This record gives sequence, C-alpha cells and structure tokens, in this order.
Amino acid sequence: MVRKLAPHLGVDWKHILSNDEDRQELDFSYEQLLFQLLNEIGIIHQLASTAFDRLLPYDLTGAQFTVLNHCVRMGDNKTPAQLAAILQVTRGTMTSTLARLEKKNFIRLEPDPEDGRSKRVFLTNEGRMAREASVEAALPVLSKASRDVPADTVVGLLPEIRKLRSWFDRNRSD
Amino acid sequence: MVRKLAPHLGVDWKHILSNDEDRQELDFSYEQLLFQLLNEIGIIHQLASTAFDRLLPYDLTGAQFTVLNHCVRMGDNKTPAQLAAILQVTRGTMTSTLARLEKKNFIRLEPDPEDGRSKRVFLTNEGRMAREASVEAALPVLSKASRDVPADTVVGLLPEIRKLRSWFDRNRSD
DNA sequence: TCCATATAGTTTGATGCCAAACTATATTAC
DNA sequence: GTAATATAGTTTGGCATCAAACTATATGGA
Repeated sequence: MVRKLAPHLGVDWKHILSNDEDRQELDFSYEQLLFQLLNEIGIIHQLASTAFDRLLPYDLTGAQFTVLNHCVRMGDNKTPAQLAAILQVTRGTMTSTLARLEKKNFIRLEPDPEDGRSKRVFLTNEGRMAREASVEAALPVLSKASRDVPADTVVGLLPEIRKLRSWFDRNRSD
Repeated sequence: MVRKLAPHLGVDWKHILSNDEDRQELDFSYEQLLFQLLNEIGIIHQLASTAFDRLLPYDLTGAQFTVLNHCVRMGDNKTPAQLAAILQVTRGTMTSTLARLEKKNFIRLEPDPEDGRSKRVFLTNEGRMAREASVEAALPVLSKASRDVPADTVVGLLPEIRKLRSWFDRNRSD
C-alpha cells in the first residue's frame, strides 16, 4: 500500500520476508512471523521517534530529552558511563549528547571527586525547565493517542513486548 | 537494573515516564503505559537492528539489505522515489543508500525512458547473491530466537502491534 | 613498588536519518 | 503556448549511533 514516508532505521526488518500483499493469503513460518513483528516494531519506533522529535521545544532531540528526563526522575549526580549504561548507548554516544546538553546549559559536568577518570552530570535549572516544557508539549499528542488507541491494546501489548525485549537483552553479544 | 549497552535511538521513550524500579509498585495512567510501551519498542528495535547489522556479510547494512531484499521479492525496475515511499525513507536517504549499493555493484541505475526526471533501479547478479547470502546468515539467529521465544508470544503480538503501527501511520503529519 | 589490566571519557570515521534548499523535468491551468 | 505548480533526484547540514582506537587514571597481583 505504499506508506508515505518514514525510515528504514538502522536495520530495516520491513519487507525482509514480508509485504502487505501476501499477508492475507499465505501461511508463514515462525521465522517469517518474527521478521514481520520486528518489521512492525521498527516502523512504530521510527514514526513515534520522528513525531516526538518534532514536538520538542528548545531544539531538544529525543536523545537529549531522555537524559534530562532521567536526571529529573531518577536523580542527577551520575557519571556519563552510568548514564550510557542506563540509557543503553555507547559511552561515545553519551559523550556527544552530554556535550550538546552542556552547550545549551541544560546540564553541568563536574570532575568526580572520588575518581580521577570520571565526571558527574548535574541538571541546571534551565535543564529542569526544558524537561518540564517538553513533557507539557508531549501531553496533547499522548491525549490524542489515548482517544484512538484502546487501552486494551496498550495494556495487552506491554507484558509480551517486555518478554520480547528481555530476550533480545539477554541474547545480545556486546 | 542497568542494561549493558544499546542506544537511545532517534527518540528514546525509555525512562521518559517509567523506570524499572517503580514498575512493580505503582499504578500508571494510560499515557504512562503508552510511553512505556514505546520505550520497550524502541529498545527492541535497537537491539534487533544492531544484531542484524553485525551478522550481514559483504559490509551490507540493514538499510542496504532492505533495498536488495525488496527488489528480489517484489521486483526491481522501480524508481528511487517509489522505493523511498515503499521503504519509508526520504528521497534523500534513498539517494545515499542507492549510491552505496551501486558502488558495491549490487544494483544498477538507469535513466527512466519515460520520464526525464526519473531513474530506474535494477538488481545485478552480485546483488542477488549478496541478498541470498544475507538471508543465509540471518537464519541461525532466527532459529535461536525460535527456540526461546514462544510462538504464542509472536503470534499474539502481531495483530495488536499492527493496529498500533496503523495508528501511527494514519496520524503522522508528514 | 611496579607492571598488567580494567575502566572512564574522548575521538574518528562510517552509516542512517531527517529537513530544507536547489536543479531539472513534467504537468496543469489559463 | 506560456506561466505556475508539482514531482524526481541531489545536496547540505545536523543529530544519533556504533565500532574501534586512543589517553588517562585505577586497581590488583607479583
């Protein structure tokens, strides 16, 4: 049916072993179904990501918001390596995200008094406000979703999706 | 619990309104549950993408494989704009992916005889073989998943995930 | 103490992705 | 027929991501 836009992501499971046309007609092997599932998941992630990026204020990106949000909710005064582990990015990626946040004055980086190799990440007041404004900006979109997507769908999906995420989490090579 | 690696993606819904600790204890609003769901989806996509990229031969990337795979399964002789629409990336992104595939001699680009603005994408024999080899390389991983992840999980997830994808698809701004 | 190894953070180089600007060719409207 | 508009493809600039190499500091064992 040709969707209008949206990316094929890092890996695009889209159309790997499936396509819209044959969905109704054929039997699929387990492997094919898993492919299709990952395909759909990739699309959802991409669409959601792009939509979220577009509504964020202060030129914030999703990655940057995620760091601010974590600091607000779970506390700051963590090292970049800890944040990288928690948010599941490489240290190199975290370095660059933190640099952008620092340039915007949303966080402050201080040397770790106990470990000469480390730094500590602190929220600034501006960072706190930017996070707050971002949450505000996101609410209308979530509300729209809540009107259209049945709660049953969301609630039903969560436990199984978590199982799947768990499996990938346990089975990655690193 | 601090996962070891993995990225916060374009937008990272991870930890936006949720975290591992409070999952067991609190009630969540619909909005929070949706956030959590998108969070899990983002993680799964990232883990799956990275794993897939690592096993591909010929220095193929997921994006490149997706183009080859589509051409094998659905036929080549399409324009870059058509491929971009089908695979849901911008034309600019498709330009660069096709350029990389052409440099590897996996596709050929010819001028469209009927439209002076367009080109046509054709698979080469090398491209066909590279796609075949990629599928071979992916099979062991899929088999591993099939041993661990119950078919029920996959089959149960698919219809609801498709509904969710549909919603995002319908509600995007472009 | 000193060396080997592990860990923190950075840097580099690739890829993917988007948005927006830009060129060239079609198509439509008058 | 010509001007306005739409579409195809490219280019540029920016962010996110990874992998791998590199520096500096800790830590542990001999």
